[in-house]
Amino acid sequence: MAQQARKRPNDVLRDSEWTKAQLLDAARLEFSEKGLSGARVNDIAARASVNKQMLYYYFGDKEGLYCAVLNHAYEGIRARENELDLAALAPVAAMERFIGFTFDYLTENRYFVALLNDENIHKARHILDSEHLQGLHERLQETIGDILTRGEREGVFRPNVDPIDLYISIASLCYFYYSNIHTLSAIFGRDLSDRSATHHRRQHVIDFVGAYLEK
Amino acid sequence: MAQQARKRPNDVLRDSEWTKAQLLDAARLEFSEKGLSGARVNDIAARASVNKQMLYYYFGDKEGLYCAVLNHAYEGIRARENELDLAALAPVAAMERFIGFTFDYLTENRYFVALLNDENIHKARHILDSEHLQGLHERLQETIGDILTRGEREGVFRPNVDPIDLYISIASLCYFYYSNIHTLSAIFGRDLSDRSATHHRRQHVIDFVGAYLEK
Amino acid sequence: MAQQARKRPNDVLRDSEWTKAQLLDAARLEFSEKGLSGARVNDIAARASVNKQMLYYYFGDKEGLYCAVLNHAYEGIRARENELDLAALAPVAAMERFIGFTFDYLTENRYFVALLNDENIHKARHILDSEHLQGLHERLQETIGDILTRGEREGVFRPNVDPIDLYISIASLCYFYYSNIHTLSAIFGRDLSDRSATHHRRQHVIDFVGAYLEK
Amino acid sequence: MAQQARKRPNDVLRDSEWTKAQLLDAARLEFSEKGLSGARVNDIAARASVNKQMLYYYFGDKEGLYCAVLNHAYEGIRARENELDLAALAPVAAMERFIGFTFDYLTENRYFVALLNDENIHKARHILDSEHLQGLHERLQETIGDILTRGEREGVFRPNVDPIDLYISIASLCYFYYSNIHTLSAIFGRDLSDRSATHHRRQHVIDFVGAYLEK
DNA sequence: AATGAATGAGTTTTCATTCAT
DNA sequence: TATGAATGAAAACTCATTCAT
Repeated sequence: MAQQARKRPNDVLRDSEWTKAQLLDAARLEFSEKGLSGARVNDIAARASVNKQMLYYYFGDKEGLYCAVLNHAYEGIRARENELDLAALAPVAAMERFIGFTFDYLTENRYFVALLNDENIHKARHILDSEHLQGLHERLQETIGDILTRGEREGVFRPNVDPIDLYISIASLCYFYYSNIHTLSAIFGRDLSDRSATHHRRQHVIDFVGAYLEK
Repeated sequence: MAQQARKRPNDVLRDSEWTKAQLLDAARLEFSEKGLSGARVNDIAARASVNKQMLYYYFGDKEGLYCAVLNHAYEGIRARENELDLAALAPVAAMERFIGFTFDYLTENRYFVALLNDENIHKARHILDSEHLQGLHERLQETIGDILTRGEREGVFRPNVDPIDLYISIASLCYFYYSNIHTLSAIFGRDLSDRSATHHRRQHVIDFVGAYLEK
Repeated sequence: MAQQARKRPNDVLRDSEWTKAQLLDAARLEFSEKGLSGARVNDIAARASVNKQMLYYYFGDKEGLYCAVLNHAYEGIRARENELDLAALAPVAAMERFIGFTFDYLTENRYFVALLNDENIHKARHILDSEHLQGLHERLQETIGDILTRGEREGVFRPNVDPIDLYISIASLCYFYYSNIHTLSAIFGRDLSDRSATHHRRQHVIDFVGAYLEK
Repeated sequence: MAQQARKRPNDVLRDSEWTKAQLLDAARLEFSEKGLSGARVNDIAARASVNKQMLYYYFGDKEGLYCAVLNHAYEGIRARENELDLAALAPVAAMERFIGFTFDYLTENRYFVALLNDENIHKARHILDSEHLQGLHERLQETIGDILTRGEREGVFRPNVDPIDLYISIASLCYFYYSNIHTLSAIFGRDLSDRSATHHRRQHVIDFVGAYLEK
């Protein structure tokens, strides 16, 4: 994720892999800062310390690179989610960990929010027909569904909660805060980015979802 | 909101107002579909059936037009909110009406979501320092604060809810659904745009917020 | 045909017409010298003393300009043909005038040969479906058919000559000499471009066709 | 001429010859389809199933390869001509065989026409100073001259026909049909490529030349 | 207040060629 | 002899903006 060393290593990665990784990394930043149409391939190549042509060689064109970045981003968050081992926790704890993770991931990976924002402007044109992505998210549904079922069985969660409804609500509460953080800060005249504000928000979201589930 | 009549009115004296309105209207669509950098001034002028130069005459440049569109959009939703007359309703009913309105407004004005999405990519650069907008939103805070206070006093709402926290949560639950509707539809393999899906979501949001407040 | 005056006149042509004419003229030269893929839009614009963007504004893209040039070229030769007034001449004289004109036109408009050469490399992709062009050539067929019919009736031409067969043969004998003049000059070690060589060729073609028709 | 076997032969020692042949073959196709400037070295290498760098190794650069292809092409047709053994035939039969061969060779080797077309756009720059080519064509002149002399002596051909004049006319009548087959088909609205059309043309050319010689 | 033509800097993309191994 | 990666110059095309009327 972090910017690699400037000079390519002669050992660890074969050069082409290094080049591709550099480009993906640079593109992720550029696209998240400026969106697809605002991004400049020149700038991506410069950020990646790579010849511009390599971008076309490996990714076809600007949009091809954009697609690759999006897929990579989704894989990143879902992979981290899968490491949470929620099945091993009691329902309430599992849910709290899931919500906390979701919030924290966005806190630390603000680019992800910006990327999805932009992709939605393009009506998700660049991830449509990605069976790969749908596969990733089936697993997500199962994970949440499993927590809900266990919670319901144990009497700690309300019954009949649809996992997708719930996921969208959790994502809403976490994601919107960051996706709209600049306009919200502007209209309310407060800086919502600082540590105390985000910490406050994190707790609010956990309480908010908890209230619904425990009802 | 709707596309204005194609031919300019006979009331010739108001030509300039007509031209400006045409441009704002066309720009709102164009910017919401393609974002600031994706939008084309040629296309805006064409959509407005107006000479391109008029855009520069009335709005200075592309970004000036973009600012005007944003302000216009915020004024639109806040003006409609102010017509709800929430102070006249009991707290629970007032809250439900507010949530319902928020959801419905976005359902009917999807462009607003796209516009804010894009403006957040630009870090709200175009609405910063707009005292006018901050003024609009102080009134919003008061409205919500008033409902909360009354609800708390009457024992139907939990105490000590911060109006801004709550507003952000309500907005999250309504807005995110639309802002991310395309990626959500893609990753879950369902069309979230159809009537039954949005209707279902609307109720879910009302329940979700209700559970928190009533707790 | 000839390069227009460098500065655009304020009177004769409206500016846009002047600009388009300049571009067509410059493009005709450039395309005939270098072919479609060898031509450079920069060079065309420079030759036309016109801003490069005008090319895109008026002709869409490089290929659009190429199509326009081709149509213009065909119109040019066919228009000149139609001025020959062949119907007023006796068959043998008419045929001689037609052959002489064809040869002379190519002598003076070598670009036309190069242009068609190149278009044939592209399998005539840029003039396909041009009903306009087919219309132009129906008239050509009629003109030749009329001469042949009259000649046959008067007993000076052999019977049953197909006008298209004959036209292709005449065109072959005139056109090939110019289309392949460089390779022919190279392999035979003679310069076929000089006046005496072309004059000699002109007579040869007239004799050649005459021998066939009179047979 | 025909596409070589896809896999290189086991006779490993001749790898370099195989590679060169593959490249020449692929280049011939590519250049005849797209011309020198339209051809892509990437595509040639891909068609040849050979590493792009080999092209530079064996032929210097794109133009070097183009020159090699042209020379190869001329050698091909002249070699086949020399196998005709025209000296053994009576003048009229020899001439018919020569014309028939010329037409048929182009029918079967359309690439040759396209190649010369393109080379003429470049003003034969790539075959100039090729003494080798001039040598090849001196023999051609002698062959035709010999047939004419014999025919004249036997009283079956008109006297004083210049072999180069005649050769150019024969080549014209055969070559132009193919070189311009696409534009001719387009402007006359007929497909001149089909078997019956080419067969008809072949006979027309033989008659046409015959009428001139026998006169 | 309005129009059509023009501009120039910038943007994506292409392509022949070379490098390093 | 052969390969995959890399390069840099140049190409087509775009676009916000301004000019002249």
